[in-house]
Amino acid sequence: MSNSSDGRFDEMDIELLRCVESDFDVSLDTLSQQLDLSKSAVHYRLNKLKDAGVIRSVTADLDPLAFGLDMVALTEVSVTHEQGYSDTIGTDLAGVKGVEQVYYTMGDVDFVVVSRVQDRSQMNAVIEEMVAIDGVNETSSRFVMDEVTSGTDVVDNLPDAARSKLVEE
Amino acid sequence: MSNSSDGRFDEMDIELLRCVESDFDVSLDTLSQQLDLSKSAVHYRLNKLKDAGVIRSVTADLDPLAFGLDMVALTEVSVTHEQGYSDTIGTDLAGVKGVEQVYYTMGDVDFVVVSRVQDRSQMNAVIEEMVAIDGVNETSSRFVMDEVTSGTDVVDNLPDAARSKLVEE
DNA sequence: AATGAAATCGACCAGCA
DNA sequence: TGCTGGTCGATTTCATT
Repeated sequence: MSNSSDGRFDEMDIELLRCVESDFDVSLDTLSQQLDLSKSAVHYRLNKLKDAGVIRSVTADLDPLAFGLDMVALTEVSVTHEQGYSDTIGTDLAGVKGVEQVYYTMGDVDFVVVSRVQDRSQMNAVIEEMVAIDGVNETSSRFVMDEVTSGTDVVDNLPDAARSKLVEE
Repeated sequence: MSNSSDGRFDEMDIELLRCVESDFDVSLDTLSQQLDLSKSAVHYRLNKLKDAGVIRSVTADLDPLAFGLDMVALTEVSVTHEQGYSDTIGTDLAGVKGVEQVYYTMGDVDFVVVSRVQDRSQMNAVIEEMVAIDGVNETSSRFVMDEVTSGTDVVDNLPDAARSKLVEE
């Protein structure tokens, strides 16, 4: 319904998206100056990109450290291989408070879970809750010493080959 | 300078943050109605939270699928254990276009890298670029079949214990 | 820390290339 | 379809409590 890998953009769209992806708190004036486009045109394009689902939402980026969430762990979760379970286990894992992201992978280990909490006791609680999920077999966790979040910014992070595939010539 | 794990919030702050974290595209009217607070007060609190660095930025959430970025991989990277290198290797890995996130962990494997691209050839390019980084020893990649992003939303995702530590009684 | 009034900015409409 | 210009309503700012 919203998927569109073949949705084409022009250079202006890409530039606009790059701007608002890193900071939506700029005024239309600023954008129209940077892009050499009228305010109305910028507004028009933004609305189109929202309607198309390219811009999913506008959100406040909160600093986890401001909440004391400075402990991150990666947990590898293997499950008992009974068909159909995997789908629900994934959402169950994601439903655990403190779990940030769940990757379902091919390989020996079935899930990789990223969780972020304040201290060890909370981390223990998270892991215990994961183990308690029906179908979860074994878990193995590693603490994250440091993380480099290069890019939640999709546009800035596009490989060159990807970028050229998107812009109409 | 901006870190503050002991910065305290009240219930109103938490509620406000929960709202704007999931959607900043709401009007002040809506917020002030939901929170039973005057528009100006909402605005005042938002500014305070921005200045305090709790709200790091306001950004447009783009859908990677709209750019054809539907291939995700987790790559475990082990490095030659020479002191000091690790820091720069992390940022080098994060600098590779297509790499979304880098976790530096304790354990046999030193880094876990999340990358997102359009197709296999781009994935190959990403991995080759990682291998070429000075100090990188070995890599092992797994494709992600599915991902459940439960919470980039920090507030919604707080463990109960974490929440009670933040709100002043 | 919260309020209300004044200046500023963004959203929408009708028309045009 | 993509853009322009102008109007109205909303938001930001500031002086005041």
